[in-house]
Amino acid sequence: MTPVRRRTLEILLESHRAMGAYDVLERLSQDGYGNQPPVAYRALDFLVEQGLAHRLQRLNAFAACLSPDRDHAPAFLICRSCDRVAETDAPVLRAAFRETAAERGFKVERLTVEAVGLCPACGDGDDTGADA
Amino acid sequence: MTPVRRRTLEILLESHRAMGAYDVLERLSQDGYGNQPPVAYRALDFLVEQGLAHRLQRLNAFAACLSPDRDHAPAFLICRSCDRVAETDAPVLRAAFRETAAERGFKVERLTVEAVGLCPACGDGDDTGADA
DNA sequence: GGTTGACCTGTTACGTTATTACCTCCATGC
DNA sequence: GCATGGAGGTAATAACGTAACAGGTCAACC
Ligand SMILES: [Zn+2]
Ligand SMILES: [Zn+2]
Ligand SMILES: [Zn+2]
Ligand SMILES: [Zn+2]
Repeated sequence: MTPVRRRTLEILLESHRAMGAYDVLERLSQDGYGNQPPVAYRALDFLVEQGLAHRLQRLNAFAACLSPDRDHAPAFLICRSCDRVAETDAPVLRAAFRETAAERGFKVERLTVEAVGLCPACGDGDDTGADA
Repeated sequence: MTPVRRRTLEILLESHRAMGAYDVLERLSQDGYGNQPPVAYRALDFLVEQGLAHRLQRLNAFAACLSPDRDHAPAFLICRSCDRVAETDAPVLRAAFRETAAERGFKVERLTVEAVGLCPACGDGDDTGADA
């Protein structure tokens, strides 16, 4: 864990939401680090490899892992209204899927499970979202 | 269903694999249709909305649906070696996930399930893949 | 001490993917 | 005729991502 990487993780943690690589990069450069894309992508890729952050395919974005300590099988709930992302663990689901795939001869190495919908705050009778 | 949209679907069907929007666009323009990105993206978005095609988030690509007739809950098996994509139905998985999400107050509207790994052809003792 | 090699960071330049904005055409309904 | 709205064409640009190279640090090894 180096300064850039640590700072990158802090940025993700502070934001409490998914951030694009370029958003992270802007913060990093404000803090005196490099201002070119590879700086952010390298740090983010490292964090993802280490299980300290996750990549959200549907958003082209990254978010800090909420339980980096334990080995887990994350699934994501992405609110289309307020853009907030909830990380949840779905080990049973993943095991089941892995098995289904195995029946077809497919070896699953990485599994992406991402749901888009409405979070509790945004789904309770209003569609506008709580952007805060 | 209009000419561009129909042709777009044909292109996806003919290729038997996932295609990037720009690949589709190139074929469309060869056939005398527009050669600017929105032409392809609009047609592809339409097909996805209608359930005639799917979008593969991990590949930034699109593929024709293999069973567009029935309402289904697709999951994808993406081979990292030969890039082939298999579409499979996972209704149980999705129902279970929907329920898990509901417990947390989240309303799932769209669910992405994509696995990356090795297909039967590429996993049987070799890692090189059958690119054909 | 000097050299080597691994690893990290910075930068240039570029490639790929996706969207915004604006315009034309044409079918529909009045 | 004339609005209306969907569809497609085009230009321009935004957003996302990577390859390739240059320098710097540090520990290992001779
Ligand atoms: Zn996590
Ligand atoms: Zn919300
Ligand atoms: Zn399908
Ligand atoms: Zn394969």
